[in-house]
Amino acid sequence: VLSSVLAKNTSHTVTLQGMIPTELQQLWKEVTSSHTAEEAASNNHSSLDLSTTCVSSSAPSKTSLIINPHASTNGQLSVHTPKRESLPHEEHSHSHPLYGHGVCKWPGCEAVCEDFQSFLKHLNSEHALDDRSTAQCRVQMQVVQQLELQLAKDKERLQAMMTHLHVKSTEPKATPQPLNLVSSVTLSKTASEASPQSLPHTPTTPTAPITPVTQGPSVITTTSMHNVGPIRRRYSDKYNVPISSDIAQNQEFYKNAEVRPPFTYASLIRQAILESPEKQLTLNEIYNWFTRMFAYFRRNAATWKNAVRHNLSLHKCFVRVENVKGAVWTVDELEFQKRRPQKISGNPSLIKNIQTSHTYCTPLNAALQASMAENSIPLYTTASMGNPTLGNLASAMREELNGAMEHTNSNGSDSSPGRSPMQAMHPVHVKEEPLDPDENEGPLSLVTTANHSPDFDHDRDYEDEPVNEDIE
DNA sequence: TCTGTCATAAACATAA
DNA sequence: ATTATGTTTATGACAG
Repeated sequence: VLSSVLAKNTSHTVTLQGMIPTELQQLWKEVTSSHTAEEAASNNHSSLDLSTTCVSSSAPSKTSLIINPHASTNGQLSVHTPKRESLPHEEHSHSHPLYGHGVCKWPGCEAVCEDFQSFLKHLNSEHALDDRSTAQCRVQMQVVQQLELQLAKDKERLQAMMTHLHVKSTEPKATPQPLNLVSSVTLSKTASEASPQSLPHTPTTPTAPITPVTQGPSVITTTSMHNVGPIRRRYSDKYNVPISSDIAQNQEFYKNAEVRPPFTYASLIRQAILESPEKQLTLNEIYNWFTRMFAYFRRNAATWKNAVRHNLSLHKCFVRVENVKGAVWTVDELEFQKRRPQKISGNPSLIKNIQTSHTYCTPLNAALQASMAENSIPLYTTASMGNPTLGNLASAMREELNGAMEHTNSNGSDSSPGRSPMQAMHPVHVKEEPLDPDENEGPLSLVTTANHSPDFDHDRDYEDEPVNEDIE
């Protein structure tokens, strides 16, 4: 089917349903070994677009793949056939979307490949069509879909703003009807119409958007909706991996999404100090770094500032140095490293949970859902993340997924240094914390269509001071 | 169960 | 008197 679609280069949308992974694998092999598909892909620049939106928890046999050869023009996820990429005579033989700077760019992989050939070898061996790759692919699809949804929403918002301000749009594409937006927004609908079985609300089908990924004991429950506070699980220092990479990688995400960074105060303070040119900061500069880098720390100022001071005093690794202008804080790296290392071991709940592919996405979904719930966003209909956040969310999600996979493959004993902390998955611990939906109305709000639930009207003790005072 | 880590809250001191 | 900064203690949650 895939071959014929590609060969004809039609705009057919073909839905493959009821396929179990082995069947998929077989099909994949057939396609990738097909000259027809290969040539079609090469000549017509079409590609396989596997569009699905949900990782089914218990029913991999319900996997649906929507194949749209034209989808690549819509900016949607394109999955190139390995065979095609492996053709040495192709003009693009040495450029591959998944290969660059000598590194495999498969989400969360980053394996070093000396040359293109070794990359191909690596690609075929490490990222063959199996449950893991399939799950990763699904996650990527979800990410792309959410991005598209968010883009559509933001463009709409921009248009509304411009309309409101009576500003003529200088960018024609700012109108909310670009092709890619329409197509992306209606993607699920299209898929649904094309295949009633893939209706998002169908429990056993994987077409639902990003949030309802889990089945059964879903992260989103009536009670958990009230537990959407910060994810307190920390990992950066536990796995002895630098948080700088994560922060850098997800900088825009943290800047805009009021999601608690999964790092300890100590780690964050250290990062702030180390990022400074002279490796020293005043307390106030540390404050500023927190508010600048993390939307989360633009509220509850009294609380977290107290925590920062507390940490500075408590930990020996933070050294106060008297300065001409006052006092600055520095980091004693030795002391910092001295802290009792905590390494991950086989997490029973994790190991138990990752037996089905849907759980590969669960922890990050928790974060995502937390953010969504925090904004009272209907989980199914919209993405709640801020404009630039989902790209970083995507990488976080990928890494989370890969972390889970890593545990699957290594029996949870692997915590190799250098990996992005997100790759080391761990259970998410969500703590109940007063939430105020009104906070979301701030200048950095991520909400476009929030429906504030009275359930979220809790304390407002964090409004004890202007939250944006330090924002640059 | 014990222990260490962490977040949070709060009391208190000191200097500007 | 107020505020910012810094120290210390207490408590509870959590994980190993």
